Amino acid sequence: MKPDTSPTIKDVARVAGVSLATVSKVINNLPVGEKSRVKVEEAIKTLGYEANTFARALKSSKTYTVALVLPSLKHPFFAHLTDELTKSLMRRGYRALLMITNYDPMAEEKCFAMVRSNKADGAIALTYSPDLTVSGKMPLVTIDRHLGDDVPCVSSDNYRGGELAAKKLIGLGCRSLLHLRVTSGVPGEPDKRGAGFEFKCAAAGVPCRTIILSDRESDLPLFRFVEEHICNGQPEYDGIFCGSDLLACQILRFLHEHGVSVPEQVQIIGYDGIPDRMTGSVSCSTIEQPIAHMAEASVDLILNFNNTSVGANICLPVKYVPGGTTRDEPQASTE
Amino acid sequence: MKPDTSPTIKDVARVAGVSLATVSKVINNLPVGEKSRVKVEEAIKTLGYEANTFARALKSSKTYTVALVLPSLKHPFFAHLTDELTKSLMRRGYRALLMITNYDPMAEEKCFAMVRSNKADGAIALTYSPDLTVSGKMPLVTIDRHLGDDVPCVSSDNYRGGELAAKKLIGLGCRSLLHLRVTSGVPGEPDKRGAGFEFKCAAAGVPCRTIILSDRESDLPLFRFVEEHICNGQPEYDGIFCGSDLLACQILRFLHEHGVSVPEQVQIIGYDGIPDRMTGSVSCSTIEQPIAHMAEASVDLILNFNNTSVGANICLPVKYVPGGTTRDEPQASTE
DNA sequence: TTGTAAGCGTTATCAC
DNA sequence: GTGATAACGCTTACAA
Repeated sequence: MKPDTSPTIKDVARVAGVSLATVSKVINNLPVGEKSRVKVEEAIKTLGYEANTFARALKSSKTYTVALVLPSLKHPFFAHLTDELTKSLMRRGYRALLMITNYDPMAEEKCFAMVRSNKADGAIALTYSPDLTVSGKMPLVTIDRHLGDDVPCVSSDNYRGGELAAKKLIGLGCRSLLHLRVTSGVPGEPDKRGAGFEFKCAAAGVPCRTIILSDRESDLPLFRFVEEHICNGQPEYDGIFCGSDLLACQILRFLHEHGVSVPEQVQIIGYDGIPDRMTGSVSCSTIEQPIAHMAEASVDLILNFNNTSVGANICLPVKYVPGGTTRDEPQASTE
Repeated sequence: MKPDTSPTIKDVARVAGVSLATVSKVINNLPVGEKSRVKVEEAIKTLGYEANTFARALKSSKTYTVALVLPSLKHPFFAHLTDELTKSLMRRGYRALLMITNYDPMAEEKCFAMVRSNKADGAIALTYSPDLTVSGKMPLVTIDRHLGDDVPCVSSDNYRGGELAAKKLIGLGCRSLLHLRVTSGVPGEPDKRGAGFEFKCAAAGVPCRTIILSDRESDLPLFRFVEEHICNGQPEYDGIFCGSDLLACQILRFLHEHGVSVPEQVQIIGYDGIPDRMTGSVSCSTIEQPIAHMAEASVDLILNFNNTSVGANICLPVKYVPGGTTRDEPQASTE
């Protein structure tokens, strides 16, 4: 007679008049006589029984928990990704254990240690550790970072994204391009955007310059550069490809404030394509990452870790979306 | 001899040459002989032992897990809040179980059911359920929503925030104010901003109009309104208080595109005060919510649920931060 | 088909 | 101070 504690499999068995094993079988969809099944299901409903995740995990080493390891939730891309990952996990009856590492390799190491000692079924990580030791065959899927041939990696098609941006800008009349990007200092899949961008520029014979800023650095030098080369008199660059929509919007606003009109004088394309919460459309012309799709793919990989061909690198298609900062139609809609 | 499974308390006991009980005592900081303690600690280090959360939770009903129940991570305020909550929990050795409800009351109900059947030590929730049944004495802390006298609620000082915004705008010369806000239809603490804003306006004899948009609604009517009343000829309103920085930035950009100069013709103040990731400063003049402080307070409340005077409503101070969309100094710095 | 019983890794209550 | 030992709620051979 435990008064205020939640009902256990034992209570269900007692109420249904069957044994523990039978209840367990019903719960786990194992073959059970029709009569017992009904009785057990009724008892479960009556008592409001819910399986204790911890007991189950202890016995079967199935935790129904996946760790989500991210550096921060302060960048919209990370936030949206986490949103989709969590929903995807919940849809499949899994729980999301969120861990924020704050770009700290030590913290990342700790998270993985926790996963490794079977406190989670696996981890989906967006890591910035320069030299991460991926020990053992712990189920791990990375996003935007290829860690080794035995660790599947999911990313958007960054190279193609870079190409697409260059192609669009050039097609829309740009004759001098700038590629602006913030990096963490740690190599990752997004680096490929630059390659794709430059390749297309070279192929079209359009000059292009790349500026990479460090993550921690102040943006002052960047804005100074933009001021000098774009804002005074005749802009030196008439097309800018930015590493994120966030950056694109900043540049956009900066140009506005300096009287440079977008997209008339300068056209801008960002990266990410996160729709604005209110308008439902993007806040600038952009290369859209299939975030929901990436989340789904990551969860698929983690949950079928052993069945799947491990080492698969999943590279999902990106899409160009006009958003008012380029001289094409803002939307592909009927308008 | 379990080869690839992580070491247990049993392994530690064997290596250290003591009993299970002794190891447990060392782990839990219970009185133990100096010699044993040292031996056990060495064994733990050698084996890389880490306590199994699940076994511990099963036995002691302490899960060291707090559920974070949020409608979405797609709004920067929610994302930043989750970021801070998670970090605060991790700092104290707790784990964050993230649940995204997508504004769905059924999903919220499910999350709470899970917490109730002791799968977590408590929940911190930002809920939009119109009629949430807070059953039992499950440790629950809400954010921005007062659910009942037995549920502690943490929020920023919304009323004061509204007052502050009005006071600033009026002090900076505005003579006709507009309050723009998006609501979910569910009453909550943020509603108080309007009251504070209107109170100050009335006190100063400055006319003010409030427009509240539904969450799901398209923003079209809003922009149409802004276009009609602000963008053509002499703006009818020369000061706008927005429900979030996101909204403020949209309005800002919309005005820019219509040739209305900010802050010269119209001044704007947002709400949230989330610093831009790159610049480290806010993207518009704003009322800053103490997000980290709110997270810390929520975690404090949850972890000391029974010790604390339950029902406490914690209302944390907000701050006005100039950010370029008002006619005052953009920063309080030395510059 | 169903029930019995062992054990997952801990903690806690006892004797020693 | 230390060490057996019985739970915690569940899964899973194995027995009936």
